[in-house]
Amino acid sequence: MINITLPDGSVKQVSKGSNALDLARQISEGLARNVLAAKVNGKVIDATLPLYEDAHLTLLTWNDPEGKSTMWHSSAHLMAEAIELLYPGVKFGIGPDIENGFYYDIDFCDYDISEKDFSKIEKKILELAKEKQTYQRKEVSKADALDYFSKKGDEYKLELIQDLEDGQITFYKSGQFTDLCRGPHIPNTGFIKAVKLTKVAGAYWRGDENRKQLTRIYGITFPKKKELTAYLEMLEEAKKRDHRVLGKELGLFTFSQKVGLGLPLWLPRGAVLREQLEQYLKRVQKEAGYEPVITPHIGNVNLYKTSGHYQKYGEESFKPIKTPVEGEEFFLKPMNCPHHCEIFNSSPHSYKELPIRYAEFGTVYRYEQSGELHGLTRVRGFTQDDAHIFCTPDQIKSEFNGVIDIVQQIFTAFNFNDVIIQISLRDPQHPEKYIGSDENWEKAENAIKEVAEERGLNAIVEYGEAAFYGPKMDFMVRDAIGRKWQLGTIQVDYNLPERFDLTYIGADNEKHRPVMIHRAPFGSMERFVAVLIEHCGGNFPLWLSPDQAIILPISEKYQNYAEKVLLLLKKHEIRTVIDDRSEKTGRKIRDAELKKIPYMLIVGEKEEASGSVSVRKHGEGDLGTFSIEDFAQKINSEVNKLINY
RNA sequence: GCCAGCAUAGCUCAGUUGGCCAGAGCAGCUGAUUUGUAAUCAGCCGGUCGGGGGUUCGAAUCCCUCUGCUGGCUCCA
Repeated sequence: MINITLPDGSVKQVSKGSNALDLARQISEGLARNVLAAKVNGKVIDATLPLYEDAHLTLLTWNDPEGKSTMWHSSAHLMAEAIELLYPGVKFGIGPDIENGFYYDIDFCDYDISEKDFSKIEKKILELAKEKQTYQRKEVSKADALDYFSKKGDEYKLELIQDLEDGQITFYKSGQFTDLCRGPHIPNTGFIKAVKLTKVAGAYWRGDENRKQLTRIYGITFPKKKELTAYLEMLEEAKKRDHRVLGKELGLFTFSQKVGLGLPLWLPRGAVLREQLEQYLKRVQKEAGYEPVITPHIGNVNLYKTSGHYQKYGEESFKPIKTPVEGEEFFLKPMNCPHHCEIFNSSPHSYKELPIRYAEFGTVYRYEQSGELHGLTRVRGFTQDDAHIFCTPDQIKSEFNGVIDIVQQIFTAFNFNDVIIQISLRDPQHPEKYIGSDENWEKAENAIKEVAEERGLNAIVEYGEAAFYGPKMDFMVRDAIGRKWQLGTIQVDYNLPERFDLTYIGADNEKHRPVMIHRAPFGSMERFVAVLIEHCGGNFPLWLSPDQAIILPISEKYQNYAEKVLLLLKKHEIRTVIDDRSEKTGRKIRDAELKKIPYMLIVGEKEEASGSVSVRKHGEGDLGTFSIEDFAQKINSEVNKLINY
């Protein structure tokens, strides 16, 4: 007998050679029916793999992330089996599970594949799933593995096997499909009750654009049909919230072929929204000791030679523009830091002045490949809520703290309650990849780690993800329907101060090198607005809404009164409009609801007589009658509460 | 840039296998209506069917090409 310790600390005894499934049956048949895999001593394995020693064991079901991954990975195999049956002779690359489902990269040789073929493949998958095929694990020697796939004529698998160590190679066979695979897998295909192939895309073999492009088919599976339905509903919801759709509907921004790819045009209502964001951040930054600076949209090529960006990115940038007479070259600025360095350099600095914080809503231009452009989240011209902090190495920690304060304040203000923080540090194996002294790196990395710890931030630490010039902290948020977005970033930089020969005079009367911190809490205005639109589904918080209130006169007779109300509300800086069309009230309300205007003010005979407005809140309904003054107070206090001064 | 799909009025979409002056709803304009918490009625305007080339007696429809959009891949200061 062996002792198996479960997560709750209880110990079960099972006979040697039993597997996780046997153990589950000991607990309950119902549990056993749901076990997808098992985690043994921290490693996920097949639930059917025999156990020979005492171990800590967790049974994994659909409710565990690892259970889902296992199921999806097994689904990739099942899809491959279905495809092989339907299209004999195709060759397989890799087929992993991903965050939402799985994919398989397949060389379809002479077959043409498009989304039209999905339903056929889905049908086949479900058919095979019903057979409850088991996934049989088999250890094979490298020679046998090579032999199998050379007979099959699958050069991709052969290439993968070449890189593997003999003795560590396993095959999994389900139904008629055998695949090179390290596992683990679900007990049998019967768990897969619903499948949806989601997209087809080209993907280079091993991500290398010089190699053959395979066809990647994405899919997702579920243990219950109902879950697939819910997933499809979520996708529908995401579609409705798509910032490109809402941006058009709400008149926020547009694109023009004539202006150019990836160059957003902000419409008046979008500009109001963006201006609110900028004003808000400017106020927060002013309080935090930032000084605004303004720099031009272009910079001499020498600026980027000094910064090093020319060498690194010159080829992938918009080509430089030239002065007509001298032939001097200028780049559209791809970032603001070099300009800010020169501002710092424009006068000598004492240690007493540090930290110096230059902030600018700087518009930058980057050449993105045409296929990469996407709404406002991926553009060629965008405005960063940029700032650069010049400080001493000892000040890094407190500056980091200050920036995190701002970031958190912002996330709270916008109701992003689920924030994921990633700290990116050096790869300890390859110190040569980074510039700057070990001592400085350690100081900065420790500062970041300490700050995270002291603040109790739930941060993921990733080694080897740092930029070559310094460690960084990135902020991701989860939106209202669970999608992850990368927003703000804080980066420590030892490189640019060196390249621009930035100095300050220390207390010892000697020159010292300052450290630079790049930071952008929103990331870019474009991206942030896009994420915000999708997060709130276009129902902006009152303080950001382009129109905060709309006055709906019952008929033309109350037009004068409506204008009087408008004037009063404008005096209170409430963004208000009037719907003076000759329409019925129901129609005006409907249109205002569709435009997602937070407050509708209905005015007719009663209201005019008593100097009041009848208030209807977007999405909620009638709130009753308020005097104009009371309504203005209500709005303003609501706005103040939302921005949380 | 690469793979796949798509492109019909400002927007959302019809337009069977190529065949009369290319349709609808919404929006817009004009008029009537003067309206009380999610769509008042009528009329009008609006399109070289993304651009170019080809096949055909005849092309929105078939072929080629370019442009743009969508979903991926690759890259991202």
